[in-house]
Amino acid sequence: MPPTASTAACLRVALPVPLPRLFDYLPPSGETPAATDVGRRVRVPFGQRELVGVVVGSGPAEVGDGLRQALAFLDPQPLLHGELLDSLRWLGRYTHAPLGEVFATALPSVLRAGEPLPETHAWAWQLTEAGRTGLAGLRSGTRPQRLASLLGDGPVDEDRLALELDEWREAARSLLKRGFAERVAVPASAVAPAPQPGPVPNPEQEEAIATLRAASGFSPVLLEGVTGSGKTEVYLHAIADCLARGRQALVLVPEIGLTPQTLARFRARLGVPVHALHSGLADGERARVWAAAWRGEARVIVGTRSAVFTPLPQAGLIVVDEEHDGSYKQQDGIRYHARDFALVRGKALDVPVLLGSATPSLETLHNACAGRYGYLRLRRRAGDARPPSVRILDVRKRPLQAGLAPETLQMVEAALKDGGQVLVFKNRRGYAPVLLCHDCGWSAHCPRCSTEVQSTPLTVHAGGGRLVCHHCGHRQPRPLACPDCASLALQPQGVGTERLEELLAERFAGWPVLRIDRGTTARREGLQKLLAQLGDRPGILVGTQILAKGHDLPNLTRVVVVGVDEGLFSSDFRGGEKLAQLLVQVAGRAGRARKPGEVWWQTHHPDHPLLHALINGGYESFAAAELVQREAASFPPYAHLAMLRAEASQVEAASAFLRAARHALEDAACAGGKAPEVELHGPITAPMPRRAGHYRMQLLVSSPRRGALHACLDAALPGLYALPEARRTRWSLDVDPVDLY
DNA sequence: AGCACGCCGACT
DNA sequence: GTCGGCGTGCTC
Repeated sequence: MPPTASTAACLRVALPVPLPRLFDYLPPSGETPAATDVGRRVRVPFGQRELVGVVVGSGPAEVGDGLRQALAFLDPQPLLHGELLDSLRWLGRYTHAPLGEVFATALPSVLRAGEPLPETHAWAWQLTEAGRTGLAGLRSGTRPQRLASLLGDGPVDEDRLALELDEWREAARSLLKRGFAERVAVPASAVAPAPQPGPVPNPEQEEAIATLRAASGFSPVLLEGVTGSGKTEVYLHAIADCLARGRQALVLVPEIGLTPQTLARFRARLGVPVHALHSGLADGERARVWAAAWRGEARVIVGTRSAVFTPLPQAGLIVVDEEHDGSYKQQDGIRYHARDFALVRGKALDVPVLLGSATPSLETLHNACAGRYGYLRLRRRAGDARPPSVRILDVRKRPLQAGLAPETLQMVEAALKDGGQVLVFKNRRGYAPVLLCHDCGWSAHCPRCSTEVQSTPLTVHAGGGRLVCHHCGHRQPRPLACPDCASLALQPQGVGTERLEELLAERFAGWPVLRIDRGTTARREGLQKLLAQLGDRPGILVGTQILAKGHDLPNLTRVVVVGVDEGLFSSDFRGGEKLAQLLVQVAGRAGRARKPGEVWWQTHHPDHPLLHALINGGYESFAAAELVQREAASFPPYAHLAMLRAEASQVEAASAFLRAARHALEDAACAGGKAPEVELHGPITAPMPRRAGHYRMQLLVSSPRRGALHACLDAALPGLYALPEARRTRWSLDVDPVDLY
């Protein structure tokens, strides 16, 4: 039956607003709603402003009178369709987030703002007529001449030029100025560097490659391989196979794993352009890569967390490198987990998903052991590299200098004299984590993150001259005298990377000491440059997390972990897992070449079971023990969690909201008269009760059955938006929280 | 989230 | 006398 005036057909639109519903609009003038509109962006009036939304359906209007008209379609055909649209709908249901916000998170900002899907072409250089004739006149051996001869056989794209010739841009500019060469647009897919052969895979790698080659359709596979065992080689073969079948490959890497070296290696080996997607990219560039993937032109996309939203019309493979890495979980807005969403997409796309790690998350390990995932292992290090030996150094009763035992300092000295490099690892930035008054006990705390009951200390920075809060960024000059008793006996307590650097630089004056943390290397390239400067010369690296992975340091022979104890007694249920992963990853830095590596863990708890499990049985043995504990305590992967958080300038506002939420969730859990399968813990004050001036509370929802948890959330959540208490608090739901903070 | 409307304090 | 504080309400 054709639509009549009384039941005017309208567009159902998802808008980027935190409201749990869709909005109906009359179609733009001259348009009739059709099923084929689903996935097209529309510009619509919304209150006093205009928004860009995505059509998710059409039908008779549910709102009687106040229906407004959409202004215009922004896409000639659906931008979101097929598998990606289905998967994003799933993500909306799973995270219990408004669909419009999910779309806004998935789309590059340029597209979110309503710009048309950008043109996608690569740039190439070619000789002009003048260049062809003038070629002979160029002085041979110079860069412009070498570039000109490269271009002799026709246009060459910029990716390939970067591989073939250092400083090619300068040479190109010089040719351009003389009118010898010009820059031309070519289709991205036309660009094809010649693939280079890699090393011959060892038998373990060969077996993994063969297994993946045999996989068809959706098959999740855990590739567990110690550092240096050549996981990347396996990825490269799997991607090459995928390309040979004419399919696209998506590779996810952690934030700090996407180095120019990684990209260069992929580019050199695969023989197709490799598109990078990361936070350092300009908005326009990000949108272009997205568009190239959307059109099927981009064949290999390597990117960080948000690259999981790349459209893959001809998908063949998804790789998640370092799948255990915490940076895959988005911690604000739509709190998705890129690894988990990659699995959902892999299933919908019916392609293999390869999860790689030296230290798999317990969730993934659990799934692999239960037979739900394929399980491939690489136990041997490439070449003749030996695994590092690990030693526990009991520092009880030892005189410590900047947290370092005398034995440690001797070891550092010996390693340096032996021509090796040493990594001193401490997961604490700054000079000292606390500034204490020795006379009255006062200590500096953050005015915006402390309460009467709980104080958050300020970290001493800049050689001891400044105080910084690591939670909210608050900074102030270090006081000269104690504000409470006016004493001048203010002492930095504890050890951070700056203090370690100070001590080591003084003690080992003849050797370079490089501090590497978020303070010294703001930019991605900064780290590369620093490490390049050091080269293979003997020296000391002092650093945090950043140094735990990536970056081959062939001459690194010794690793000292200074702050083991801080991780041993974490209140978070994932604390042990994170520490074990960190210790194994950091140890992996040592001894990657011929020289054997040695790792020292300084601790006051030399008998701690976690350390012994790691030393005696490796990560595998630790994981087995930890899984037993998780099961006993009903924590993931044996239970499913959702965390409801509330933040407000008044404690009472946050607490009132969560009490009301608890009632709503209790009602939802008991609906149907069955025994509730959902447990509620809280509301309680968050482990960090105040942050940046806001009081924080939380309510944990858990269930042994995922279905029961989601049914309860589904039933209760719409009501939470409507709660009067919701107005005076900022609240959020985090399904599968990675930590309970 | 934004944006408007609405009712109470220190300022050109 | 106004500018502006943020409480409350609404967005097809």
